[in-house]
Amino acid sequence: MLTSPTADQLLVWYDHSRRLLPWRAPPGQLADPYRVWLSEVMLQQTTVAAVQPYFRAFLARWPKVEDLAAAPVEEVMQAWAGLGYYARARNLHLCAKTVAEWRHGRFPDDETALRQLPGIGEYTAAAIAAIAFGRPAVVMDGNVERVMARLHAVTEPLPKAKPRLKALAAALTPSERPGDYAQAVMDLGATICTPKSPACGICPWTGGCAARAQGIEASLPAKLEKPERPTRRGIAFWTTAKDGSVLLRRRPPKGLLGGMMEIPSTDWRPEAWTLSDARAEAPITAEWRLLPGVVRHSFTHFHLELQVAAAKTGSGTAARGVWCPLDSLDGQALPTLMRKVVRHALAKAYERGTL
DNA sequence: AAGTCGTGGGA
DNA sequence: TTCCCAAGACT
Repeated sequence: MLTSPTADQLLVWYDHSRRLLPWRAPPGQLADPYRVWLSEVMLQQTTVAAVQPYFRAFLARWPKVEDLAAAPVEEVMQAWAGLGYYARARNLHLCAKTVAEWRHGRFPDDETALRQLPGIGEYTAAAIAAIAFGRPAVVMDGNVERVMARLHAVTEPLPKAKPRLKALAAALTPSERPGDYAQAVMDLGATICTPKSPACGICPWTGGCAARAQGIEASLPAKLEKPERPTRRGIAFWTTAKDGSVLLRRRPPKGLLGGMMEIPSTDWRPEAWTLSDARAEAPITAEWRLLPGVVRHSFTHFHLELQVAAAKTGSGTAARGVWCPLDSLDGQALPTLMRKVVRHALAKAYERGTL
């Protein structure tokens, strides 16, 4: 016998199983909009575990939105390094400046106005409106999509099913405690109604779950299959000067790893490179030696295999890029891929005694 | 309106 | 090893 799920059932569960997270307010209170916004942007396509240390670091360094707005964008990019999706960092800073300059540091309290700010899309606008301002906004993220698809046994694949799922979510969203409800559904999806092997035995909505009744919960939500990821290849140029500095370069502001620093490299293409092919793309003329091994890294839509060519040059040699002392690499806005290249180069070059 | 955009952890 | 995917936004 299938019962009808209610928001109250979920809120009762949330009140005693609620996770303590640094951006959450005590029960019954509204959270600080700045913290909600900062956490929600960081949480876009990113796990709670990965976000926590970054959230704490940002909040300690920039306690208010005006502080973040006053920071140089380069410092924000550096602080974001490692978290991924770097357009978020640039938009975060832009949004902070907008709110500080045009709104006296106050975030808008409705979805429509929030949606106008850079880096705030449909989901984030609803989340801030509900969690920070107590508005009954319909919050639709991957968790809610999954929970609704199962609760109502929606077998139509995503993303086509999204409008239906949103209508179903809207019908359940309460006018009381909408912020707690939004976080409750997401917590349910993150801890019980998980993508694989959901824990239906302890789910507050198990009695009203149509997919559970049919035994198809694990197969929902259906998704269109993704194209396989191709592999691209390149050669990175590890250039050290006699004074112990390394040649870096800033990537273009848009696109992959936009605005971040990099070890200069060839184009990334499907075909393998030979060192003689690659020389024409080197940032400087030098005696390149190919280091053994390869750096592997996977992005959302392709795999990358980078070999590393190393060379030593005289200091002050003309080159495109910036020379960075080895001991200050940590302070650079180097994404994880480039830190892998650095680690590889240091290990291999040290083994060969060529550093 | 599909494609683009990172990373790390778990199965 | 390989794949999936996590509180999506932007173009």
